[in-house]
Amino acid sequence: MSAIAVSTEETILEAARKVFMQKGFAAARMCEIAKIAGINQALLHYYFRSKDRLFEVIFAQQSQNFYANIISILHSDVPFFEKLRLMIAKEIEKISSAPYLPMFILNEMHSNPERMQCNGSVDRNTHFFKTFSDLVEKEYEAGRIRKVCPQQLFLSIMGITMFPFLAQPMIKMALEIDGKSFEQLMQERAEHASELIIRSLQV
Amino acid sequence: MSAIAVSTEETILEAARKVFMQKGFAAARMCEIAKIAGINQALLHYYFRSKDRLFEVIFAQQSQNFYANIISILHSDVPFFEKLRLMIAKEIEKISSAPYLPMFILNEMHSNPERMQCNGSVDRNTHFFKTFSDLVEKEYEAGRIRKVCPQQLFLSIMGITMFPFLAQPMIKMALEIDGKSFEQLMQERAEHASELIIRSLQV
DNA sequence: GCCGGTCTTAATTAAATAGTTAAACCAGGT
DNA sequence: ACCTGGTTTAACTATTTAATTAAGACCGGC
Repeated sequence: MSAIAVSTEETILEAARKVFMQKGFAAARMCEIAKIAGINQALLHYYFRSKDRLFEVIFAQQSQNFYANIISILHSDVPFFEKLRLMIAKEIEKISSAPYLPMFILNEMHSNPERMQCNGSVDRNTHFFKTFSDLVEKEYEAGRIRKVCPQQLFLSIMGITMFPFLAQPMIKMALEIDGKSFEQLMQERAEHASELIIRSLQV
Repeated sequence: MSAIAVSTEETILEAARKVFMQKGFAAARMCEIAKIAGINQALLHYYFRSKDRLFEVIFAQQSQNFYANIISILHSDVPFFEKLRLMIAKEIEKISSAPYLPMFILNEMHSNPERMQCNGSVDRNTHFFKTFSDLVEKEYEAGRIRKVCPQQLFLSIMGITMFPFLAQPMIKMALEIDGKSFEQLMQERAEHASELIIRSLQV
C-alpha cells in the first residue's frame, strides 16, 4: 500500500524530472512523462492534479538541489581559498552528474519570472550572498587578497563553473569535441578554474 | 510596393525576434507575434509559411549576431592581451543591448539539438576556436603568459562575460539588486573581467 | 478606371494536448 | 469471501493554437 504508493509517486517524479529538465516546462508533455514512468496519463493526474502542480514540485526540489552545495560550503569552517576550491570542485562534480540542472533553473527563471515571485522555494535559497561578501571583505582586511568587488568576484566564480554546462552544445561544436572529450574536459575543469580564480586574487 | 513590403516584413521579424527571444520556440505564440507586429495571423503566414520557418530565420540572424564580435576581434591586428580586453568589453557591450541573446541561443541549442545539425548557419560560425588556440600557444612560446590549456581558458572567458546575463534573474535575487543596479554592475563588469583573466595569465 | 499585389476580417479546419470520467481489474489485508 | 485503494483502459471533453480559406477592401502605378 503505502510502500507501493510512494514508489510510484517517486517513479513519476523521476520521470517528470527527466522530461522537464530536458525540455523545459512549455515543451514538456504530460503523456511523455507518463510513458517514461511506465504508467498512464490518468494516474498522473491522480497523483498530481495538473502539469503546473507537478512542475512546481520538480522545480522546488531542483532549486533546493541547485543552491545546497554553495550554501553549505560557505558556512563550513575552512580557510577562504579552500572554500573557493571546494565551491568550484563540488559544484562541477554535482553538475556533471546532472548537466541539465543549471540550464533548467536559469531558463525557467528567465522565461517565467512571475512563477518565481510567489514561490517561496526560490526566495529561501537566495540569501547566501552576504555570507560570501563578508568573507571576501575579511580576507581583504587581513591582507590576504587584493581589493576586489565581491559581487563581481561572485559572478566570475559562478560563471566559470556553470557556463560550460549551460553552453554544452555550443562548446562541443566550437571545440569540435564529442561527449566523451567534454566529460574529460570537465573533470580537469575544477583544477583550472580554482587556479585561475586564486591567481587573480593574489595581492 | 517593394518599400512597403520590406517594411512590414521587417516589422514581423522584429516582433518575432522579441517573442522568440523572450519565450523560446515552444512557448512563443504566433498570435502574439502578429499582435506585436500590429498585423493579423493571416498575414503572418502570408509572409512566412509556418512557425518553424519564421523561427529558422530569426535563429539564423541571431546566431550570426552572437558570434560576429568574437570572430572579428580574434582576426584583428592587436596584441593578445588587448584582444582579450576587446573580446570581453565588446561582448558585454553587445549583450547589454540584447540581454536575452545568450539565453536564447544556448537554450534553443540545448532543447533542440536536432534542429541545429541540419542548420548551416550554426556550423558556419563555430569554427573560430583554432584561431584562439593558436594565439594562446604563440603567446606561451613567447613567454608572455604561463602555460594554460586554451580550451579551459576559452571557457573561462566566455563564462565570465556571458554568465551574468544568462543568470540575470537569479543574480538579481541573490545580490538583492534591481534592474538599475544590475545594469550599473554590468557596466563595470568588463574592467573586472579583463583584470581577472589577465592577472590569472601572468607568468 | 482597372489591375496586382498588399492587407484585413472572420470564419473555419486540423492537430496537439491537458484534463476528466466511469467501469473494471487486482492484490493485500481484514 | 470481500472490501479497499492503487491501477488500468479507453473513450471522451475542452482548450489552445497553428494553419487555411474565401471574400473583399485599400492603394499605387499603368
